[in-house]
Amino acid sequence: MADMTEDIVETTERGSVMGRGTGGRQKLIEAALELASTTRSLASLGLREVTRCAGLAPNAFYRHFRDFDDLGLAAVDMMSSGLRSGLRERRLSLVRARKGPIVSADGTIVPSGREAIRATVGLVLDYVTEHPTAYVVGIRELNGSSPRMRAAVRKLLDDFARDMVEDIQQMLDAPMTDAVSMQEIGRQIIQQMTFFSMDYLEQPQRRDEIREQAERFILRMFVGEMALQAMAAPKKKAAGRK
Amino acid sequence: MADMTEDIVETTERGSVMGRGTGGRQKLIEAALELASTTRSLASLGLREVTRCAGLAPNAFYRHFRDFDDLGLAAVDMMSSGLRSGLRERRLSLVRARKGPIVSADGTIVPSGREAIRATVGLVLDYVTEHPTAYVVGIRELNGSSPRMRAAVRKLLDDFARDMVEDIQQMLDAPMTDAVSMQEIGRQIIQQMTFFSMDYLEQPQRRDEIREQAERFILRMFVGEMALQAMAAPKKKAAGRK
DNA sequence: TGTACATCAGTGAACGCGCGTTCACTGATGTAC
DNA sequence: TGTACATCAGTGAACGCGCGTTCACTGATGTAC
Repeated sequence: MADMTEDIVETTERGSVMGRGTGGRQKLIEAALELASTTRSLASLGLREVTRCAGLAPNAFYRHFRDFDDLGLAAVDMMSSGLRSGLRERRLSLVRARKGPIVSADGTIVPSGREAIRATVGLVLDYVTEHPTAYVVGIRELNGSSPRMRAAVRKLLDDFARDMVEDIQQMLDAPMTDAVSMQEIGRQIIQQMTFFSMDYLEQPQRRDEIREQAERFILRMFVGEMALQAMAAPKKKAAGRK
Repeated sequence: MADMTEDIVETTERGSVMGRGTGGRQKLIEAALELASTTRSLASLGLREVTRCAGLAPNAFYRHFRDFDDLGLAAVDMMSSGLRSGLRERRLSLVRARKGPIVSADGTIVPSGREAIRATVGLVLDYVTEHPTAYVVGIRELNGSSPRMRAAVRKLLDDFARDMVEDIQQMLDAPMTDAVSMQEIGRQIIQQMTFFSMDYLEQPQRRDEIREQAERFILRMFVGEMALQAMAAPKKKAAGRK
């Protein structure tokens, strides 16, 4: 499990910090993530437990962090840049590959739109499967004990949503709906994906089914939004008040 | 906060057990829920911490539970019957009050359908606001540390979904879609409601907005499903393979 | 109805242990002159 | 280029404390005869 986080860590290491010391800060974060992912929540970890796992003396902890909240926030920071850029990068190849609507003007699904959704869902689920440690801990802290931690993870999810919406807009010729609604839908999709991806990790034998469920969910959201738009637009004209 | 759980507890107390002792078991569960809701996750609580809060000697814990997992499962059990029957009861008055479709055959929303959704959302959010302790702890354990605990909370959410779907079916003249899809949609709505209700509890100033978002979400799901059904049905006829 | 016994929820005292935190110290790396 | 000093990441030893758990005990309630 430890190796799962390593690549994320590497891309996050700021060169300016490295070179001095042996990277005990990273070791502590890694240790905390590993312990939390396999056993319990970050809040229930012990200082000695983490330093022991990192191969350091207990008091070395204070060289890098004031307390456990501090370490938690640093961990989210680290995950943030790693996960976000990783996902984004993969999605870019998708965006470049296709362009066009997902749901056509008459409300039916464009086949290539269905394909785009399938590819996006696959991309997220694959990414989660490759980085389960960071992911599981993040989700766990989403409703966890520390308010600061919760806020940080929620912001991260919102950033994911923003990224995704931006990419989707680039794939479309014309906007599917107004920007505010699109953002709202994006956030709801990302939130629902937390359930899908936890299921996906925990129940490997049901993966195909979960994948399809996720695809249907997104489709339902998009088609539903289009239908609602279609319903609202003519009404406005008919009952247009001055 | 302690009083928030009391009514749930009372309805759950089995008369056969009461009368002997002073209900130390209930006191321990209440204490654990209260501590967990205001501070941390169940897993991070200490035995002495809980017994102290319950006004008992530390070793009294072992009279009722083998370990902390044991207490957690008992707590979920308790919440389960309380929350479920509470929600169900309120929803029944809704079901009796209205009957008819939510989305009509041509895909537009029936006004009274919109009203039913509004009422249902309000009902859930109000209930959550009245019982935040049990609710917050439950959500926290949803992705928490103990696998047994997670399974129990997930089952509880699934039960909620089943209840809701059953009630919705009763409100409709004709089924909106097949039973399997309906169950899937119900589960997704309940899952999304965990996000909405946590936001609702944490951000009192945004409550109206959150309420409307939840309503829109459900509407989008229903309308989307109807549109998908409409899309699939004629296609089958036109391209009927036989 | 009374008596003897079993069960049950609770207690106080005591145990050894691992915890978080502090202290003064070390040696390596970076920086100023 | 050399030298003096500052900074930084790490260490070992020690502290007092609260933890989970055990033990033998108590008194109230339920049960058999």
